Amino acid sequence: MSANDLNGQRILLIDGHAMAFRAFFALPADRFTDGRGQSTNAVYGFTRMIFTVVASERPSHVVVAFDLPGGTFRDRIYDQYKGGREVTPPQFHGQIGLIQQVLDALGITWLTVPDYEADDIIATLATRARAEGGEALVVTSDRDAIQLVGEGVTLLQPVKGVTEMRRMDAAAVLEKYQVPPERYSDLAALVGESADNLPGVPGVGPKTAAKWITAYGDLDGVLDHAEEIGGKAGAALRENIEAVRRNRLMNAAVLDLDLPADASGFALGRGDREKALAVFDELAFGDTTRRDLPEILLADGGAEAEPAAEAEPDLPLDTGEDLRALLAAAPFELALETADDVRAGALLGLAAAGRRGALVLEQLDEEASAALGEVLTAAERIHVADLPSAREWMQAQGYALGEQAHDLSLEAFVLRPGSRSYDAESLGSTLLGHVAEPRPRKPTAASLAKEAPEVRAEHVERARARVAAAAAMLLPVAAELSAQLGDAPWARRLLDTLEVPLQATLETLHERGIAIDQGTLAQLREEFDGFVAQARREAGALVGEEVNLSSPKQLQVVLFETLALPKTRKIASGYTTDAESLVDLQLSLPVESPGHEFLSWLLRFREMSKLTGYLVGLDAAVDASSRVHTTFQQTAAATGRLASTDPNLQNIPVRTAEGRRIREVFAAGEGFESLLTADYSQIEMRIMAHLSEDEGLIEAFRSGEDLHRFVASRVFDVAPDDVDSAMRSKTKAVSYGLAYGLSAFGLSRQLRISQAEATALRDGYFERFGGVRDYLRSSVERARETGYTETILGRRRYLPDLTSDNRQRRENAERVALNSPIQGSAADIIKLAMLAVEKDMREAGLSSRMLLQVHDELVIEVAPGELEQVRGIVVEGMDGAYELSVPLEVGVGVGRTWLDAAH
DNA sequence: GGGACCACGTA
DNA sequence: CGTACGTGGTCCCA
Repeated sequence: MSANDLNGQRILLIDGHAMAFRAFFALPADRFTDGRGQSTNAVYGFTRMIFTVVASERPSHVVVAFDLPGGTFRDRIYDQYKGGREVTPPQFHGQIGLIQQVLDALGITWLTVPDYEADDIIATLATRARAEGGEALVVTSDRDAIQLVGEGVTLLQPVKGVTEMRRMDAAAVLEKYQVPPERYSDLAALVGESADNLPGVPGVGPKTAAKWITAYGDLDGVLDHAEEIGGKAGAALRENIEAVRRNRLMNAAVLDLDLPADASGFALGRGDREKALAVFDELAFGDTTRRDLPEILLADGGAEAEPAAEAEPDLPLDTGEDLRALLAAAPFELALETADDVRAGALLGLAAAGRRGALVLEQLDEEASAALGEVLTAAERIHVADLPSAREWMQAQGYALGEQAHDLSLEAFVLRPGSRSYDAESLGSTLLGHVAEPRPRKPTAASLAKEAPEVRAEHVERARARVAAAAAMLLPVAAELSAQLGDAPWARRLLDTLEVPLQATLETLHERGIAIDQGTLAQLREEFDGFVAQARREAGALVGEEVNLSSPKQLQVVLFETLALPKTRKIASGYTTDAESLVDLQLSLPVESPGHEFLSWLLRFREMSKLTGYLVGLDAAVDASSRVHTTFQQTAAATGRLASTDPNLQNIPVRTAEGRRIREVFAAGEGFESLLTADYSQIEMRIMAHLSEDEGLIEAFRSGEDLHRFVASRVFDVAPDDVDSAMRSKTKAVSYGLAYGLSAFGLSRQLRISQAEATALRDGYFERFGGVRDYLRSSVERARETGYTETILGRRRYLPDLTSDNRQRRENAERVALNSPIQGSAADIIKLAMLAVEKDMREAGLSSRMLLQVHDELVIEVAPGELEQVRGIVVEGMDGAYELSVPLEVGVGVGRTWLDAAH
């Protein structure tokens, strides 16, 4: 774009403040934050608006105009100008600066002019565009811009949110206001503009004003003939002539600001992709934003992002020949990244010794495939982001990952748990500050089918480049992690003694799976389906109208409008329909009233469809040998706990009798005679006793008395035998509540007692168990000083929010700090137990095997004749896992199914 | 198809 | 205004 005027060009002129405000109110401020407490809703909405308008209007130039703080010449003319506006919401603060950062990264010019408003900048540039034979598109919600509309100037007014615009050309203005655009300011002067605190003539609206202007030509004509205008409106006009003249003076845009004369400074296509993606990252914008970044804005004009400036570009690693060349370079460290591409299928990204590339595994010939096998064997070390899934993936492709394979996510997790993900992209971003290309959208089957071969090939090439780049990035990631571990012996130890060996065990658990009794599953499913259908039918009959009981939104209409029941607790989308509230609501209604009945069936529907969901999920997950193979995620929970996915077997119902029946479906498999479950009794409270060294609590565990009864007898100062069930359950709630950072408010809500009573209960507890109070206090204080909490094995959790100025964030971090050492130490202990049990069973040469872990419970599949030996190993492994100052007690149950194995 | 929200199961 | 998770449904957007 060499031209420095706007002849034949199309310039987009955006009112920065007006649109930022619009975005702010269109999107919820508390749902868009950068993770550090800064709201980004206006920034996000503004960015989306830019993307949408740029993509749909294809301008050649863009300018965003901002107001400056501190007023303009208009305030000197009229000191009430824009008075009476609400104060800027605190969450809006800082967002203009962030928008300007986004604009800088996108290469979009933004302007301010001291003493003038954004409107004036826009008016000047629109006028210039028109004069130079160009076209201006003005984007603003400010009506003052209507006066600019005409030949070559079109207004885009947001109608809904910030991305939906209405085009206002001269005809549209005339149609809407009954005056041409150049007379609009005359009309506005008569009508007034409340947003600017410019009152007009009372009783005169747009209709009357338009009629007068049409009759007398323009505002001067109207004022000249003010005496002739009859009626109340005429009198009002005569009384307000000064205000009208003032309004007209105020709303006239300035058309001749001194702005840069060279329009090439406003041209599009100067954006920096890397910088923009980095800014989006900072703002915690998602993939959608990264993906939708319009190429037209960027300096590289849609070309692939340049590879990082390296002295020597990597050699290729894409063919059998390349693989052979790599072998010659031995010894070498290899990095590996896998992907399933919609077009190419299994893609393997590899990087080593100054080479990088990607293989389409289905296209490898025998020769290349053999070379790959050799490379995998020859590598000294193989760095992978997620070893268990990579190993399984490679296995499915016919390749083995051996002992040299090395998991990077585990290291990153131990060093800093709590990240959302530890995939290659995230590791690169957190450890190297690398900004990844956004992933392309998944194409639909239809678009895939009609894709031209060359287009398809191009997509495959991009996918290969992505996976190769990811693999290449893992090498410096591995180096960085290794360096960090060198400075963190506590993390090294935790990895070597616990997490790395455990990873192998977890892979084994995944392979084993657990047997499903499909007959029982089918039977139960049929039974539960019947209950669901019945509940749906009965509930439907009571309200008459079609209602989806699974839709909280539709339920709100039925409950609070159709049935006009009392409102429940407020939530973002209206009023909650959660079970707790519905039960409360039901208690307030007469038995057998329609509302009461409906709620009964609704709750029944919820309960049974939840249970059915488990059965459906299990059914979908069973393999050909009737087993389900959950995956234990080792880096999912910041406390160090495991998580179970696909399917989640750590949340199988147990609380209600009907729910428990789902456990009948899990059974000892063929060749085994029973399931054995072993769980720690009150492990978290034991850890609390250990960590707090509270003498009373330690005594409670050593006495052998029921814990909650013992504690209650102290708290209520009665003999253990005189502890009633209410005392016991209240004490129990306090005990567990303390480990979660429960407040007196929360306690009172949970126990449905007054806040005063809750406070008294907690105080009484602390009086008898002062060590617990001291421990809880000091552990938070210590975490605030060091920045992290620690478990018994030295596992850290960093909590920067402990020193936040934001009360909500700080108090939340304090609760996390209270809980993490307790929950995390329990996780450490059962992990140690898992290693011991797995090792001891193997060494004893048993066929019995560990299958599941449910936080404080292990599930073992017992082979015929091995029960007593297994029981011994499991109990010994669990209670000997770690020595606390109180004993670890283990309960054991045995049965054909998981239900029968309860104890 | 992706993401947000709601609801709810477990320790 | 009690910690830690994962899943499935609906709804809205693209």
